Amino acid sequence: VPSISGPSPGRPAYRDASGRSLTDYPRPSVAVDTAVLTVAPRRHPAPDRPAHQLQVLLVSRPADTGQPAWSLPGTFLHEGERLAEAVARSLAEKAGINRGTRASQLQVFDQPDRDARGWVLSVAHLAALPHTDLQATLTARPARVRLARASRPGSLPYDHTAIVTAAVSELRRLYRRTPDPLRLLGASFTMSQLREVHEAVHGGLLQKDTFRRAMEPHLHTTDTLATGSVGRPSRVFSRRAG
Amino acid sequence: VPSISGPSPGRPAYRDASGRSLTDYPRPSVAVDTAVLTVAPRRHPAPDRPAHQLQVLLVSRPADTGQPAWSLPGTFLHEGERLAEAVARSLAEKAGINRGTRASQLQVFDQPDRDARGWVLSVAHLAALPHTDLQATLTARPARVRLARASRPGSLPYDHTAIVTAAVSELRRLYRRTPDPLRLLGASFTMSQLREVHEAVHGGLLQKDTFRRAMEPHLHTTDTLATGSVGRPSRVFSRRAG
DNA sequence: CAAATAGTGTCTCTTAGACAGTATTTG
DNA sequence: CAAATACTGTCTAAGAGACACTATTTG
Repeated sequence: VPSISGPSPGRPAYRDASGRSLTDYPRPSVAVDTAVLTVAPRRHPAPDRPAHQLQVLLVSRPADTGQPAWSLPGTFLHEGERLAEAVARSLAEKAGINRGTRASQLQVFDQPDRDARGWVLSVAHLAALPHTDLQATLTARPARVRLARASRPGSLPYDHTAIVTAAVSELRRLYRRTPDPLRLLGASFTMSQLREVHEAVHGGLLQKDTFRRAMEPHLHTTDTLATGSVGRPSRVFSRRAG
Repeated sequence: VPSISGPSPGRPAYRDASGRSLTDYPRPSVAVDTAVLTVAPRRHPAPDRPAHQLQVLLVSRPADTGQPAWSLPGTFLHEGERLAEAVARSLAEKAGINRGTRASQLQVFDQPDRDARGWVLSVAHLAALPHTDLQATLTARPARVRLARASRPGSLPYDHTAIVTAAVSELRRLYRRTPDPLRLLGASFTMSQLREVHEAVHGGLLQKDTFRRAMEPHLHTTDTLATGSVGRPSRVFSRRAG
């Protein structure tokens, strides 16, 4: 029984049906591009609109590319690197985000001519971060990092607009029945804070009582009451089994 | 304004933050692997189990790879090729399936050591085919193509078992509310035929009347009645807007 | 007619959605 | 106390699920 536990350079190269070995094929560059979504307060609040809004993180591009000036943070996959690692590296390099952010895969974009520089596949990712976690970055590098409305991110290069659209759809799917699964809020929160986040994700107002009854079974009720605001103090909830 | 409409060899190579150009990076091979699912009659029918069963198409592998003898059909992505084209090509080459089968992306498998031959990313896909469409292939190349239970496909190389599991989950999600979205049945069918397919996908029996009431609004009712069987003849339905 | 399959009437239980009430704080 | 916010009782409509009944064929 031949045992193969890793790359074995001395072994004859595997050949496929057309007689070509693995290394004979031209290979694409593989990139990761990440839509980092966050929830930020609206500039002009209205009573019939959610008080918060979904926003997406953009980074500035080199001036000579002939492309729009802002794009999603991305990078090329390095040898031996996992996609999730490349996402974390791109967020650290391009936007100074160093906390362990979990990104989930959305979809591979594979149009051969999507990048004028050559044959590049892009694996689109979704990540979510609390607005407070982005404040340091936004003030430290205002010319290199900014936020845009996720619903109208403006002109973006490649297929980045489609990536943002896919990210928002996936986020809405994830938030439909589960309380803040991507942890846009901290460990504990009031029902109003949770509803504000879900309203921003949903893009519309949600019924107060219906929302509470849908979410309460999935939350741990603490004995703590919130303080410092007008009105009856709200109860503080935390995540189940977390 | 510089205009860039395609690869421009004369243009200086784009350089990233670390000063490396696109071509300086080692690039992975990119493969596609497809779980082709079908619905086949059970060998040993029982009254408390669905009469049909989800099965997955396997192809035989070269003997010298030190891997299990059967795997999902896959291939390497060729230069300038779309992922969907590579899937169609792999199904034609490995299993003789030449009809236009739509495959949907599942996820990218990116463990650097997943393939002993080198650095290979695999984009997993899901396709579905009527059992009748596979009959010709199965009889023409019995030693190179076979079907296995999707719930227990046996020993498969790489992460192909995980791909089958992901494919079944996605199929169940797609079939939850929509009548036969991947067209495992022909253009028209009776409610019983539709329910049998959905029971096979679901992996359990479904309530007759509840199922009908869930599906009927999404179907076009024809005037035709099925014939040739015992009992009251069943009405024939067809897909909406198709 | 018996057996087999197709299709429907109707009941119950659950849930979404909404309104309007009560409870508890600030100033 | 007025205003503001948190929370709950309860009604209604829609839907899931299940049972049992009717309908129409073959042999």
